[in-house]
Amino acid sequence: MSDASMPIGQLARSAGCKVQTIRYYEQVGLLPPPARTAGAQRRYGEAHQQKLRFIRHARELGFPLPAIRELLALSDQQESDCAGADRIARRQLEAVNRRIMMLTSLRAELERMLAHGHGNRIRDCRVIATLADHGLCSHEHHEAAASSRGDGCTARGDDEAMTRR
Amino acid sequence: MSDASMPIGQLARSAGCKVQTIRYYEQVGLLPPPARTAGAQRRYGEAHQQKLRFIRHARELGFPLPAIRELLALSDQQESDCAGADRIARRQLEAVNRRIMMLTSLRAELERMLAHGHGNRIRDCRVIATLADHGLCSHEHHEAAASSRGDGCTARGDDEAMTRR
DNA sequence: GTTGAAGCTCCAGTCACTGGAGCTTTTAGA
DNA sequence: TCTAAAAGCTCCAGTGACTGGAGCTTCAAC
Repeated sequence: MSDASMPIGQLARSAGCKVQTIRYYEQVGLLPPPARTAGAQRRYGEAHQQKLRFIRHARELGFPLPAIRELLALSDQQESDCAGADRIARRQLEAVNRRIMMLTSLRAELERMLAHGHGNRIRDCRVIATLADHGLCSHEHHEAAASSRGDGCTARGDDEAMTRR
Repeated sequence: MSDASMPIGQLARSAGCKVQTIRYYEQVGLLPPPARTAGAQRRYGEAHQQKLRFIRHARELGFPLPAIRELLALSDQQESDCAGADRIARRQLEAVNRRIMMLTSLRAELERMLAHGHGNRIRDCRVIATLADHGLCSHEHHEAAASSRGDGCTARGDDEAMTRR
């Protein structure tokens, strides 16, 4: 399974990500370039596997790549101070909290929009009316959903909600 | 203020967005091309202002542009059925709910990471250890933060959390 | 030796904007 | 009427974190 020379596909499966993602991490300097076979194929060992798992876990927690870069650098300096890592995690926690608050108020308004009985013609549709007139929604949710930052922001399709008509 | 020929900057201020954003909406067909002066500058009227406000409000609620396109088309057909708009809003509500659940479990793990007392050397740091070993976090939050889809995904900087080191 | 899976590089696309270069038009004041 | 600053214009490139494809080569099992 994990002797010292795993091909990229196997590493990808073991980390639960795509082959291209690994090559991308190498390209942007998150993963060090691995050894290559005579035919120039990548071969990975334990160290790479651990590093990749670290990265993927951090991504699942919403850390952006620059933060992960910092965390990786810190984890390589076993003797240095822990405060940096704490600070990064704390910032991320704040970002997550902000995001939850925004989404919660968005949910409230979406629910209000949907809760109102409606005629079955567009002209009486509460959803359309609410969107057209900000005054109809109870209050501010300005600058809400559109500002992510500090959470992952990919356009993958684990669920197909929206986008396709 | 809003006679029949507002320049783009004024429209942008009135909608709380950037000039470029308006031109972008026109480019992708969300806003119809406005009248132009002899010198080819855009001039907007009431109808544009309303449509732009509709778009911005929907964006704040996290609707992606393709969904907004649909909603705009619906709102132009005053006599047609309301079910479409309801369905779109309901999908968006589901997406928001999924997102909240994910973020809530992420928050829990970040809090656990931070709550543990830690030595002040990296080698004893709980944050780093947790990231390195998925087994240390109580359980699954797979496919969590990284999958947005259905909420806005911009990289604007209303807050500077993360990204800068 | 053959074949099919998996690998390679390079490039373009995603989403919803944002920023800049290098120009022209408008508008207010002198 | 002239001037200067502000605002407009078009076109293009960049953001984050991947993802997908074309067109090729290498590997591993039979």
